[in-house]
Amino acid sequence: MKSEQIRQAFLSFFKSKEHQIVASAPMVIKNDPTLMFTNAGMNQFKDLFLGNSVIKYKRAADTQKCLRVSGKHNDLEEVGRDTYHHTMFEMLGNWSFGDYFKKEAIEWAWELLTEVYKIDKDSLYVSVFGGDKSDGLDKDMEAFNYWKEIVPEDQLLFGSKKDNFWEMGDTGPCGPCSEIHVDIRGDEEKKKVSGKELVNKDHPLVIEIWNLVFIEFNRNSNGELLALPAKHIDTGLGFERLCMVLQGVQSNYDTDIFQPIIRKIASLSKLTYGMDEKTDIAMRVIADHVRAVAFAIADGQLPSNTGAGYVIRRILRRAVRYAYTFLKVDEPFIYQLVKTLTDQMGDTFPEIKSQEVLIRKVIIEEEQAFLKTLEKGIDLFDDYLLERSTQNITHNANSKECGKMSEKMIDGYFAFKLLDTFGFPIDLTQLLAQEKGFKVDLDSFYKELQKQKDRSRNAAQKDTGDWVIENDKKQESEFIGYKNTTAEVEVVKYRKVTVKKKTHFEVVLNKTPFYAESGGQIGDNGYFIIDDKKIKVFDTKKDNNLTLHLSSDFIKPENNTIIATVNKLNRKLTTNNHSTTHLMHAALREVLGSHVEQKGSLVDPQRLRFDFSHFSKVLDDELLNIEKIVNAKIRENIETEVFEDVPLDEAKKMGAAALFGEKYGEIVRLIRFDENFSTEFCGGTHVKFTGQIGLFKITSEGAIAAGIRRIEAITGNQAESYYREKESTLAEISLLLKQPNNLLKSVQMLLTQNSRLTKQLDAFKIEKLNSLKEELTSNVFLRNGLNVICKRVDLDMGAIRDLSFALDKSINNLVLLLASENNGKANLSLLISENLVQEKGLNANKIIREIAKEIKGGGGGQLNFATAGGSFPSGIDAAMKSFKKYL
RNA sequence: GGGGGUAUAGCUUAGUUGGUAGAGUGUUGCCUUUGCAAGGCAAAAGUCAGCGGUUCAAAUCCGCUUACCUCCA
Repeated sequence: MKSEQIRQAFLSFFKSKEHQIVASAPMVIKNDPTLMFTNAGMNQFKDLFLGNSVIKYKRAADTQKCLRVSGKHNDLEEVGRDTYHHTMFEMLGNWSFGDYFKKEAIEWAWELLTEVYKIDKDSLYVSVFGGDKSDGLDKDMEAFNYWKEIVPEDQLLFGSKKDNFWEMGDTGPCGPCSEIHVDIRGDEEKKKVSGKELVNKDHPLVIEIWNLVFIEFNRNSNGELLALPAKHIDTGLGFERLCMVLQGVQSNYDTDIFQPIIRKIASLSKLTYGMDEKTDIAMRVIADHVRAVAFAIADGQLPSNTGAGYVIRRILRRAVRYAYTFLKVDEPFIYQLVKTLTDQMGDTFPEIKSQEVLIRKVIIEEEQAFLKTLEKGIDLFDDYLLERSTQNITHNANSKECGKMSEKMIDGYFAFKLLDTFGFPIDLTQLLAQEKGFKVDLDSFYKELQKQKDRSRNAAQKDTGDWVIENDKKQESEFIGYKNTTAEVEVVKYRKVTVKKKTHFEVVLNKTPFYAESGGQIGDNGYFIIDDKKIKVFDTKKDNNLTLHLSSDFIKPENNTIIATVNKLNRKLTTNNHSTTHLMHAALREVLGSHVEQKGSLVDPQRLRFDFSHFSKVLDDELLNIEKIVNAKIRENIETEVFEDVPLDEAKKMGAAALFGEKYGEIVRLIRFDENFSTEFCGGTHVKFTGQIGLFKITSEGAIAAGIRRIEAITGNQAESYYREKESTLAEISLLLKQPNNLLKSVQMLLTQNSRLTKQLDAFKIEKLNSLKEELTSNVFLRNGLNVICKRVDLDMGAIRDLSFALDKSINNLVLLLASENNGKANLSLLISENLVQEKGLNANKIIREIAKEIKGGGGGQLNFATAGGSFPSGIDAAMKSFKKYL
């Protein structure tokens, strides 16, 4: 069975059991502060389990792209070493939201595996939750009894809380689960040891493939379990592992999902897969990682140096490092795998096909950058060893008992520094060390790493209180802000949150005029009126479909109703900028081409920022053109058409382009400005007529990553004042130049004149310095065989220094004291020819300190050249007089 | 969000306890060569990221800002 058929069979099976087939959500998560990436199939249904959203269908099934690289589930370091861990994988899942429960979930899972996929019943094992005393939970006999009906009892086993009780996080929905494991060892192996004994023992051929979770509890912040009003089913069937089983191979990487990529890697590196353990691991790592990175980029997450983008960068770098170390590839080549990937998966996941060029470009750029870092790190490492060896030589000279052990040990602190500062991974440091016969002191390395982790954790500490429920009827707050900016509303719940000793409240309302940050548009601010008290709302955010109003304070209202009012001016400016973003997006596609895709946007009251895919600088005349089009559309005063509740399919027919990396529900909202110009999916707020925007001006254009450009622009009043400022600057310049007829020509003349004068001035300066030099030379007087100059000059300290060293070259046996006055302060500078310092023991440093007393100051320097400064310029003559005493 | 690091000539970079900012490469000019490749000599090229402080004196020490790199969350 081919992988595509396997995927399809799963979806068809559950469709026949009346499940709604839904699309995979993006891997990169927005609107959930607790999670960066989709790490399980259930993520996109989280708000259904939490009760934050209304349930639209009771049964669903899907295949979900997942990424496990950070947080609680982190498989990154395991990838490649074995044959079944991945960063990115597909999770097939079926779901029940308060509908069927354990019985059906168990029976269908068994039916699919044994009758559709025809897996040998004898090689399957099932684990059931074995109870936990601390939570007061008994064995899951309900599940056990259902399983007993269809599976021989000696293939059933009870598991611990760790393996068989699933929790979403520290708090939230949870419940017991049953895992289905499969034993794909050969018959001989099976005879020796029963598969049952190898379940959950990290055996590569006795593996979990399907986890059936029976969600029936909610864990609160005290750690208590409360029964949920509705029970849910949440299952996850690992697609890659399933393919391995059904294709009769013993490694996920031997399935038709990975083989084409591995073959490509082998041909590019001129090595063969399966010949050597180390190169095999490297090829698996690269094959896995290129998938993860390509899909992340397609979902709109570019590699960067913070947050989710940083995780993506790290994955890619891990691949580069394995290629560099084990495949001996020292130039970019991973980008060449993208084509293989898109050829193979482009049909199921169109997003990677349509963004192929961008993905390649981003990857090659990252590869180049990291190869440079690697080179630098290796240099540093070599320097360190060099230093170590010279230190050891001197050490040994002093003490012959210097231990050999410590000689061959690399300081863990240095290894940490390499990682921390230059991104040099520890295993690579170890590898380099090994080559030179050294070992890395891992204990002290991990100690340093732990210190850093503690620091970060303390800084990120957030103390979230339990919700105070005021009104349990409704959780999902309706947004009424398209029409209203103020409303009387009911409080649903609120809680107190403390971050870094600062406290604020998060308030959920039954309906709200406040727009929560999403789609690039920032959250509204404003205020609440609670029992005649005004309380500031400083931001509005989304958290799993809940709208959180962040307020500086909160008091429980008498009758549970409050008045919520949005800051109208800010909202209006933001709205103008948001509508303009749509106009600009359309104009960009018109001017640059349809390859322009939105990669991010930020809309606030001050400006709009728009990132999009495009592969070269946007030329000045193109920018001008875009400005012209947008301004024309503004002046057309187009009436905005808003289509609420449009079914997704119909929306696409209407010509609206969906953004990859955004999750849309079945019903969407469309915003249209002129049906032949701009139609976009959008939940944001928009103007009624484009004329309201007034004026549009691009303020900057630049690159933010390979293949991604950013344009920033302003509108309305901001744009007006921009032009006004330019105008007044011009007027002032014109005034300064006495209102010439041709301003440009006057400035050009000024510039040529200026450069001519500067050249002349330079010449004069040199001349002056030369004549000063001559004058000083003629002022030399002989005293005790010394050529002495003692003179007051009108120069700054830098010039005096240059002059002194110039004279030093032309006059022998020179003792030169120069004095000057700058900004009311006295300065002295003394130069003595090097030979005099040697032969006569003269000391400029000593002398200058003495004579500086006359100008009420101090000084110092070297033996041959010293300077002094003081606050008493009138003492200069006295200083010069006192100087002569030292000769 | 919290650490660590880097910023010096067009490019790559050295710069010791604070004391005259240097090299390689590229550029320009001259020389050598029939010509090319190349070689020799010379010159130009620096707001030492920005701002502030300490000091007689700051590329160097301290503080802040910006940009980039990097680790942790």
